[in-house]
Amino acid sequence: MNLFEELRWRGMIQDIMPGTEDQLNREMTTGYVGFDPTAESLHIGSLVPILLLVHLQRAGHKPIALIGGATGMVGDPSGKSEERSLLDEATLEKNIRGVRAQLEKFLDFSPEKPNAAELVNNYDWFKQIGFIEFLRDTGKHITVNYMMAKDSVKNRLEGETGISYTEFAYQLMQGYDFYWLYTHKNCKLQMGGSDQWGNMTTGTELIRRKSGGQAFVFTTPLVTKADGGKFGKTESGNIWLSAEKTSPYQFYQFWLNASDDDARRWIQLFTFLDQPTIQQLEQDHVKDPSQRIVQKKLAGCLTEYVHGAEALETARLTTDKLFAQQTTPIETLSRADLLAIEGVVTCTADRSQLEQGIDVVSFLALVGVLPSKGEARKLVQAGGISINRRKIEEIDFRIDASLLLQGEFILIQRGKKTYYLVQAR
RNA sequence: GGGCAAGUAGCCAAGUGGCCAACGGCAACAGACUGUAAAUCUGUCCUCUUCGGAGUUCGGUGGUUCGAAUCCAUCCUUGCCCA
Repeated sequence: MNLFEELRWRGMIQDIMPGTEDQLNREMTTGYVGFDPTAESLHIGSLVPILLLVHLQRAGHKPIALIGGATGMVGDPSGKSEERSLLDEATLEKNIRGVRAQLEKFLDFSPEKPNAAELVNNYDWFKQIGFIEFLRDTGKHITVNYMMAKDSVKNRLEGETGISYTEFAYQLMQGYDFYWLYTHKNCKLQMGGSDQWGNMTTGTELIRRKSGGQAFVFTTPLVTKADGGKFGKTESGNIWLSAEKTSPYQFYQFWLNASDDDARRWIQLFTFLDQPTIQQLEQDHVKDPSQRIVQKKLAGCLTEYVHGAEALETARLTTDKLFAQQTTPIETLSRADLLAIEGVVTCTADRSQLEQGIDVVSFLALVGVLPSKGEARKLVQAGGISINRRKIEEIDFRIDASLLLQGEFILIQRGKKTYYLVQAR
């Protein structure tokens, strides 16, 4: 199976410029994907572009990951209904370092390989270009008419927020990136999410007009959820690739919680499992859906890929403790077990207060599980709070020292999946 | 600089003197049902609350009025048109 057949069945191709496949079949081709340093970590939305580079490299081509140090200072209007706020330089600097470190984990940079990956920062070439120079050498080649026809621009022109000149010019910068990589690195391919199509074709246009060369692009569909919700978001926010921002346990849980429909599509998209293996998994899944075989495989593969085998092991153990053994008495968990539970918010409570006893509502607010007594009361009334795995039914339930596990902890559940471990001090 | 239009809760969006903490939708949170799914149904959804209420909101400020998201003045922001 060649690269495109592979990407096609995985559902990674949305639009493709004619001739792209021929180019990749003809010779070792250098291709790039751009990453915006909008945060100090990438989140799982960037996983697909990363995987594109990995697939490219596996197929023997040369991947370049571009960090938008310069473009990040301007802001891409694509998919945004409002003007973006600009990042200050210190933040940007920090973000670039974080993103760089993450990308290095996924690609093979070994210099002895002919198709070793490369990492570039577009600030390195933009910093020496003056405004006048840019207008004369680049702006001259692209008409405003052409730029305005792009959906990202058109939507904003027709909308009521308008678009600043800065964001309007963004596509020229991205186009110039491609041109620069084309001339300096012989890079003939750009990949990205489907929202980038307009920006990407500005690049091929610029290459054609400025140097008469031909370059290619293709895009991947945006990752969606079957229920129409945003991909990669949970109640606690984005799912990040960095273990500091999203613990491996939470990361594992995110994939494990995928709906059947999503899991099926995502396992093709995000793992390297081959077609027969995935078909087999799906068949097994249908036999006994409650085992959630596809979800487990998906979560397992990805957690291992992103965080490593050890972190996966821990995440699985935690999952077992919190979910699989729901029926085993909480008292059997050891002190070490409780402390090892990962992805659980820990907080402390005053021991003397516990010895006196306190009502649940005040306790929840005091300890910080909920921001106020009013909210605590509402949730308890709605049946959303369990303590030591026992659902609290009475609003005036009293918390005292007798509830302490191992003499020092109380395990609180908010809803089904959010855990808090309160330690008495 | 001139003319016109708009600014309401996380988002979209109704409301044009009291019945307004403000219709409705989306998102979100919790419950039931389940498989830690999906779909469906129910509750919550400005803040605090001893659940009786209390307090602060409708771009900002000042005013009219017993009473304003609603009327007036002024300023700010945005869009469109003209110069």
